[in-house]
Amino acid sequence: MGSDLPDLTLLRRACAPCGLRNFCQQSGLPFPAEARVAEQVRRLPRGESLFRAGDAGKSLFVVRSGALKTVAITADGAEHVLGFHLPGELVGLDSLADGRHGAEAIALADSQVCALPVDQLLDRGTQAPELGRELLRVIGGSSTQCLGHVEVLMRRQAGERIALFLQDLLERLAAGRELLRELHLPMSREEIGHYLGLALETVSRGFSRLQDEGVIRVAGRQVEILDAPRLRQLAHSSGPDTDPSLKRRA
Amino acid sequence: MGSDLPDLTLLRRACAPCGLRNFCQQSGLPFPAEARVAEQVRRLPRGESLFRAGDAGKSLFVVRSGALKTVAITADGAEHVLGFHLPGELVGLDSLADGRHGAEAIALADSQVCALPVDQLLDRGTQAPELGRELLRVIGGSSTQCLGHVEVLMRRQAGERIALFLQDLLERLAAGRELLRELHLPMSREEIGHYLGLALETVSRGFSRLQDEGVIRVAGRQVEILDAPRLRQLAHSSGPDTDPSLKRRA
DNA sequence: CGATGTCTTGACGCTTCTCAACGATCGTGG
DNA sequence: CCACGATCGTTGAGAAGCGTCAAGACATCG
Repeated sequence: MGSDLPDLTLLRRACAPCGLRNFCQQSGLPFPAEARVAEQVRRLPRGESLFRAGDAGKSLFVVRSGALKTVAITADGAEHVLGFHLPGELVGLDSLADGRHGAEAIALADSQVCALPVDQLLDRGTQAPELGRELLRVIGGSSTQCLGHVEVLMRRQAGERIALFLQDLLERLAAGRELLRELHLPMSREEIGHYLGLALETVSRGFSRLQDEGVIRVAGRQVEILDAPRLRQLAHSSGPDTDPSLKRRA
Repeated sequence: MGSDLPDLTLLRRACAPCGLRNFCQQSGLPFPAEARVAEQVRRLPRGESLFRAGDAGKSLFVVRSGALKTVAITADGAEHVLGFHLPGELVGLDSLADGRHGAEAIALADSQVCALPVDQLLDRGTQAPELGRELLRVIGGSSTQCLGHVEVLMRRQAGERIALFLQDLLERLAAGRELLRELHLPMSREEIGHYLGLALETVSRGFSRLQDEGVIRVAGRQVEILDAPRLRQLAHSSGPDTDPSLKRRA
């Protein structure tokens, strides 16, 4: 494998900003320091499935680059988008309960993922208590993310859901650093709608409305943030207070 | 503590049907076989909090009897019910990510919970690999439950959400055994509404409608299941097919 | 017995879903 | 190179569902 060397430098660059780097380092599995890293990395062209519903789930996956969605098909054939997964985030926890995936994971763009075999994680966790704690922390974080989804869905007004969706995306892409002023959405309006529980037309109208109000500038999937504080306000407070004349709760 | 003996027999009865019994046995912590069990059990009168948002979370909790709800207060003062927790189910995973609870857990009825200190769980997990796997399984299951909540919220029609809510409650109360024909809801219409993302009046109307259609008989919080197959159908297929003349998908 | 909390039911208005047409972009093939 | 179709996004009009406001029934508790 003479091509390992370029891969390693590539991976080192890719791991540096990864939110799960410490996790991977401690797990000792797919970090560049180890020679057999390349085996753990999987390339996923746009549209391809990482796993399907019903598949046996022996690994967790870390998104290294690109973006994925997890979808569940309901009995009546409707598609539910359960989550979007950005670089540095975990995919595949839905198989922890019974060893089988309950959803399908599909690449929204050309992506790379690291596979973390659960068995090896557990073995390492038995040897190193810190990894066990880190594992809990990471899994708990993913659970928290699911709760974030619930919070979005509980929002009544479509505009609030969309603002919260955008804000959440920005914060996750920033991963602690400064928020981006511009981003390219890896998913379609329909997929956003299936994630937010809205019709795709409503999503489109919501974006247009945010643009009319001068909060963002939108051209298809390209979104520019014009008024970040306002977006933050729309996302976290509840909607219809257009004026800064709100002052509830003592 | 001379009153330990009656407690132990009580606990043994309570643990027998518990879905987490194997988990607790392997963890070796709050199972009747140990003498100091009583310390791990906490009585919670109706309306009392098990923990509040912001509290440090050092334990997971197993519901032994009664019922809890976990709620989050949003920035605008609205109450979101994140989940209901029935006997044999886990509460408190929301603190795994950062060690602090993101929500408040409140007893809907007089309840008993077992505390499982995370530190001790991890220590035991380090010694016994099976426990580590079991821990992952249980946590994964709770994550799956959150996804179930998402599935409910994605349902457009109020009637579908309510049917799915009832069916889910029945299945969880049954815990693998035969479904009950009658149940007493531990939560109010308003709490159901805050869980389903509906107004309390809509919840009330939904129950009335199910009664008009002969699916259930409802008197306040007392619910009798008259047509279980129909309820199952309403919950899993999408709503408006009143006739059994549906046959989609090849 | 009155007060309070909970549940039910009605009427009305608004948000959003549905159906529909149109424009833009991109990849394909002539 | 351009025409063509397909996919995606936008926008409009109408209808249906749900939230809101309001009133009343019922049970519990002081």
